Amino acid sequence: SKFVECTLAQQYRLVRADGTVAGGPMYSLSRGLDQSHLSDFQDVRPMSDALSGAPVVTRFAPSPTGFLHIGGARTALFNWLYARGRGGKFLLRIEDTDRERSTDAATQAILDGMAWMGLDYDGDAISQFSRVARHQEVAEAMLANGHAYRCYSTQDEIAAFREAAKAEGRSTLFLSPWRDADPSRAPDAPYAVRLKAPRDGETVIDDQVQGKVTFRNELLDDMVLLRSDGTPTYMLAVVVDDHDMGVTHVIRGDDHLNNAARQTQIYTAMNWDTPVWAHIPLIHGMDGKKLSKRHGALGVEEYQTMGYPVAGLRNYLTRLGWAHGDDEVFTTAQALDWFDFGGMNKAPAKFDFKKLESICGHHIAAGEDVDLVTEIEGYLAANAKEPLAAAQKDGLTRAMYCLKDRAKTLPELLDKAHFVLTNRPLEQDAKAAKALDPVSIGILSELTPQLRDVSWSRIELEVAMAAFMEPRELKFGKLAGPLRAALAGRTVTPSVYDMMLVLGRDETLARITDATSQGRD
RNA sequence: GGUCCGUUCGUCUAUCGGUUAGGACGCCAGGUUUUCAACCUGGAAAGAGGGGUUCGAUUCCCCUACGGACUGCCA
Repeated sequence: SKFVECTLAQQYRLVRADGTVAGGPMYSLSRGLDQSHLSDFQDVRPMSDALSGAPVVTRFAPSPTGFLHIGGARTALFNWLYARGRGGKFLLRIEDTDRERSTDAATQAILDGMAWMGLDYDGDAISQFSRVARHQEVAEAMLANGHAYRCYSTQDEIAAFREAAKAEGRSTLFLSPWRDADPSRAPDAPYAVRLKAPRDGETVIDDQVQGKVTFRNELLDDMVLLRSDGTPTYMLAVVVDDHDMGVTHVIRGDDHLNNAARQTQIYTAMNWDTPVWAHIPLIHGMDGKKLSKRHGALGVEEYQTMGYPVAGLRNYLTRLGWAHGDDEVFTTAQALDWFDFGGMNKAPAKFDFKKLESICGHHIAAGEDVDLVTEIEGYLAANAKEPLAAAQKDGLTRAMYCLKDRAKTLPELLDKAHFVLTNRPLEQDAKAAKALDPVSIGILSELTPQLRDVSWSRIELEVAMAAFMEPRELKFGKLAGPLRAALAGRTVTPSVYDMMLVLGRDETLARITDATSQGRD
């Protein structure tokens, strides 16, 4: 696509012609910005112009070390909701700087998870690793402007320092002897670049969720920016990337609240504007402990495998730690409209499958028949089950009206749809076989001819049934059991009238005939 | 240990100084019914503890208790 280069003060970034922030090619900026570079582009506009239509930019920045777990999905969801609800941009950055633990499979799992959740992002996913040159460049800039220094202390020296500090009961925060050392005395040895953090005063985080949080600077150490092997640390990388990507709102788990203070020091050192912070509470398990696998900290794809409809999961996750008055069940459009930090809670929330199911039940009931069928196909695929045949898909769609307000999950829906998914001759389960006793078979045999000429509508069927039962002094319950068995091969089914209507006259009569003749054999 | 954050029914939450503290999930009891559900009605169920401030605190402040995060040349 076509890109426009924009500059503003000391900031520069790539913005598409339509005003959206570009993703992929960001790393090219690490080469610096000069006139020859600029000439490659068609026009140059101030960034404020380019972004005027889209003031909000959020991002989701997972590290690809595993699947996209439910907590991460919720963080992504909140970022998405906040940006999309305001016509802003939602970006994705893969924090793959830890080469040991990052895998392509994990990246793919994150992408798949977000796709399933319906969380679309602008531009391309950015690889943090691809931007190391830019991170190093910023570290150099900080060295040059006096906000960072080269630290030659070895790991052993640092460990010894900490031990001594601990023994003496002092703070174990490392105080590097190189902070104020004369650079000419520097040895020819590997060094780490550390931030020359302010020793006094305080750093204040004005958080949208947590409020004003104050940290005394003496408690924040001179964090490492560049490791002795020249690679950037997470602290440096996030700040540089968020800044370069034009992120205006950092929405993330509150386990990062402390980090916000340290990151603020980097923003300050570079004379960059800090983003708006919003540190949201984490999800806990039912026992109040941090979420683990047994609590539902599964990959989002597990939820698809379990058969929760996405709309329900999205609704549930949005409602976890956030509220809009007493609204419990809402659409994504409403969430987009309502979502704000004001409704955010500060305490961690516990994951409750029962409530998830209940919310999902409402979404299934409100879903469009064809959409539900599509979602069921996804569920089947996720479970590596046989896909629906064309006729099954058709039958399922026709049956949906009488199934959807009775199911809470997709497998439940599928189970209730059993009657329309199986083919003749039906397999009878034990209870159904028992229901087809000789007396019942006799009744069904008599019923068959009566149904042959009925106009196939619910009302006409009810009339015909009543006419059949009355002279025989039969109660409907007596007739319904055998009919269920004949029509579905089961005793637990949707309403018999609904089944007859969905199946149609021919199939209904054929199934009843199957059952009666089977009984005679 | 230090710093920071948190604490309303079992769970998710409403309340933004004055309410019989509301709703939802779950649970219990009825009802409806054509099986299972769904649905309808009703019920039990909460401000961690202690001090202040105030005419009045769930709400504002402090202390304690309990939980959590951070305290790395991990992210």
